[in-house]
Amino acid sequence: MTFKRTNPLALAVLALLSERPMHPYEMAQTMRERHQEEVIKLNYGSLYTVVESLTRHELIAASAVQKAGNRPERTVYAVTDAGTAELHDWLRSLIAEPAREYPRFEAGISMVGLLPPADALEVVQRREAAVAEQLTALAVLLEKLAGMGLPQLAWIELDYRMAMLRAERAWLSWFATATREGTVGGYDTWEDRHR
Amino acid sequence: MTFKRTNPLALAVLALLSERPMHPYEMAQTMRERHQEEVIKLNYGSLYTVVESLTRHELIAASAVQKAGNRPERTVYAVTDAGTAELHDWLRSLIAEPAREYPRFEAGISMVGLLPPADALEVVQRREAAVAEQLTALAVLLEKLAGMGLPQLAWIELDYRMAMLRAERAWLSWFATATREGTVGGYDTWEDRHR
DNA sequence: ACCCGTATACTCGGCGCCGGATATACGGGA
DNA sequence: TCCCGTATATCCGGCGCCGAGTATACGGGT
Repeated sequence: MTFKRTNPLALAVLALLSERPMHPYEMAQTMRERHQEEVIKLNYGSLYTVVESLTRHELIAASAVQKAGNRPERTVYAVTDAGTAELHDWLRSLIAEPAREYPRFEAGISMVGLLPPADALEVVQRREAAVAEQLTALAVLLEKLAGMGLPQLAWIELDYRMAMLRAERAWLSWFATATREGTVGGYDTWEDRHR
Repeated sequence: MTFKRTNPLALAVLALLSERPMHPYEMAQTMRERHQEEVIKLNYGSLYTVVESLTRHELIAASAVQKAGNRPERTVYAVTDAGTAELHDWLRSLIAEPAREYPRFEAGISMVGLLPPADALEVVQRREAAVAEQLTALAVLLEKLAGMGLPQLAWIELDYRMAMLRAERAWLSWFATATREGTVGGYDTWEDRHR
């Protein structure tokens, strides 16, 4: 069986190990420090599952079993050549090929007609506020990172997210207005349904 | 245990059953016909799991077991009052509260520095083309739906997706240019790393 | 009358993911 | 010296999800 590129955590593991050999717990620490866990979901249970899967597929390999003091043994892993190839190929396809991801909000907004217009307006406005908050938080963070002298390339994913959040805020703002003023197509039947 | 709002397919089931009682296979058919499966991932295996889970939590209930001809028995389900409440509450929170969803592309682009700039440019441009294609396909679909006399509210999620895709295309276009011209912050060290 | 492709309706085994549990070591305060 | 909170490092049981499999019925062609 060929390796299935499901859990992006495996991508992070390959990337970390291509810097230097590490044991799983250290990978988690490093991801935390670098705020990578904001981009890739980190979960200790999954981490060990993923490491085992990568080992089975010979994309990484246990390189040593250390025993410092009387601590639990730690298995240090290193990336293999096949692993490096997998990392680069996976990365290319992640970037080049958009994937259907079924965002929750799309599911929600597609059924917004089930809520009375007044309720819909309220929840949409709540989201708008939440998104605006995320945007200011992101702006502050970017300011800080740039101030620390980190190059843009080091936080390019935040730049992307910022662009997406701005677009979402704009759309939400439009939809809220259209709902408030009753100009969204189909408003009349929508209102009629909820009396 | 209280019901866990994990699989959005459960949301679709509640929504469908709040129209009229159905058996699982019919839910799937209906979702297909309405192109709901483009917004909510549909999988037969998951469908039956989800229906069973909803039943356990008494959000839906088996209302009849039909037997037409010698076909396999079909269990028809109906939504309960608790189910209707759950549907509306879930819907509100889906819309009002943005959720971290870890999009694959963010993971990919965050590691773009691992690829040589030339390769990065190539894959980003491939994505740009793919996104552009999706946009034209969506535009055609919207035209068609509007032509059929469907109100905007019936395809509001496509409107949203269109806005998001446009923003993504714009960002990709910017990033491609910045990479091509070497104006993205940190470009020099990026290039140096790959010789 | 027979065949077979498609539609109908559900079932099941496996696997990946999750989150809480486990076990030891270290360090600082009373 | 004792205690306990935190850090280190991994393990494991359960459950939800997936997709391929199963079994019957219908209907059109020859």
